[in-house]
Amino acid sequence: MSPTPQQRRAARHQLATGPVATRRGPAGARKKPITVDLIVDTAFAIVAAEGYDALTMRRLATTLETGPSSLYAHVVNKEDLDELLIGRLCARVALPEPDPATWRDQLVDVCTQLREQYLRYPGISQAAFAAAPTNLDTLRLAEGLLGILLAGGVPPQTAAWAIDALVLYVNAHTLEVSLARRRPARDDDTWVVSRDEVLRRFAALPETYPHTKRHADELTTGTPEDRFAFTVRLMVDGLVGSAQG
Amino acid sequence: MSPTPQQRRAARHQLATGPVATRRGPAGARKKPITVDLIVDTAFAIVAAEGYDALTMRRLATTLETGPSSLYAHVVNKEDLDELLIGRLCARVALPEPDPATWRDQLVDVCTQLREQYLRYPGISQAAFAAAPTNLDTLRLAEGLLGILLAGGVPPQTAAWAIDALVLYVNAHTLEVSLARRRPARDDDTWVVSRDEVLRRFAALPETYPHTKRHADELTTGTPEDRFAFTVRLMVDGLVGSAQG
DNA sequence: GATCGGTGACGAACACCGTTCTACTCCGGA
DNA sequence: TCCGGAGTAGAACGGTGTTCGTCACCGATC
Repeated sequence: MSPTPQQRRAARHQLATGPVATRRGPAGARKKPITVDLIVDTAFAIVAAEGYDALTMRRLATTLETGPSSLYAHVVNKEDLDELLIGRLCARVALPEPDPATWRDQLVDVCTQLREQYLRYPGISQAAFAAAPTNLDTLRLAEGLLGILLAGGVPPQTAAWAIDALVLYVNAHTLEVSLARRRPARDDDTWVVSRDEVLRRFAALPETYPHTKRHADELTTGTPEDRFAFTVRLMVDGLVGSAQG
Repeated sequence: MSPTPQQRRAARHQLATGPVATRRGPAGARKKPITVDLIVDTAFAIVAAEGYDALTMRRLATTLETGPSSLYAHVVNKEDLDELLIGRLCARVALPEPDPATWRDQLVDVCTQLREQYLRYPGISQAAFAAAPTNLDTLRLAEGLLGILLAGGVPPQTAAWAIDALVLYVNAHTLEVSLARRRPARDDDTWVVSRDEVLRRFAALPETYPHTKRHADELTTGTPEDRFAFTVRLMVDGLVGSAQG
């Protein structure tokens, strides 16, 4: 059983897939035949170690000791690979049984898990922005969030749009954090390397920036985790007014 | 007076720039010498017409009737160009005089303006994710938002993190909208082209997606503007509890 | 006006990218 | 055993950002 990459992708979006062929073809000369799972696992390893930018078809193929064109027997294209990665990653998020008493904490928990997955693979969240809304793996996550929100008494329309907002924010936050962490690798001294340096530059701002100068401390304090927790809480707090429990 | 691109970039981040050289060099054979403003204006035109992905150094150079290497006399690299574009774009946002009575509407207004700028140049917001936090043009925007939040009685620490959240959300939202709008240009039928198609697929989901199936209508309704307004309001509502007025 | 050195313009080339096309080998079914 | 389909792999296509070297032009200085 070996569906083509196009068929696999169609199945993920509940489209007709056509007949599935039996495996045939060379792999005898290879110690390990290339499979889509092997490609995905290898891709994750590269991203985890070197960031999403390091993930190229050539890099992937080299790591697998083959040529880049061999990958196209298993994935439609790079974008398809992105979708596989994001889907796999979303599948790792454990969805709690919705509880009306703790729905807010449950929301925070799911978002935090997703954040952790994205940060484990630096930069990968940029692939999530292009994801189509009908992939079964990512829909599972949305389904879980929807269940939690409904259990909390949030009206369906509000819940639907809140999912959109939360997921987008997690994407954006993790992308920014990943890009900022990548920055110190550059030897260019233009960029910021420390909070002290930012404070120095804020202090040197002209008088047209009075608030920034006065509150430089607050503007520069807080870890990425602090900011993430703040924002998710902010959104959840904003939902409380519309919840009926 | 002609600072090098490296010097211009340093100035934007309040770093030492060194001596500025007098303009010298050929332009006699060209009807119009290349300047950084010309590069930026040309880049905006390309992005506005064809999206951010169409903006390559080669495309830009061809449009300017030169070779790509000529651009590097005026911009440090592509990333520098990104920064110039984002800075220019942020500079177009009109910042209101903070008003304690209408601070919430003012917040929504600034975010909406920024959204509009980003959507005018489809996909450009992805360049904003990599922006360093010390660019003077983008700091002006943060300064304006900070003024509004403080006028509304939001504590400085909350205000600082709220700016982070709002700006990130605007980036993410506009990027997603831009990518989704780009999708119909593809002739691949795997992707969604209409709400009806999404509804069809939601209806076809297995029983493990009960909430999604039941609330398919709410999940698929709402324009990008609706969703944007909802989320900004959600965050602003979340801030009300911490505001003292 | 002549000279000089710095700057801007530009082509060639580098090192990379995603993907397609073609040829070949291997596999499983008949 | 034969055949056709599937998988592997190299060559090549069309593209990317950037550097390097060369040349022409410009402005400051003498």
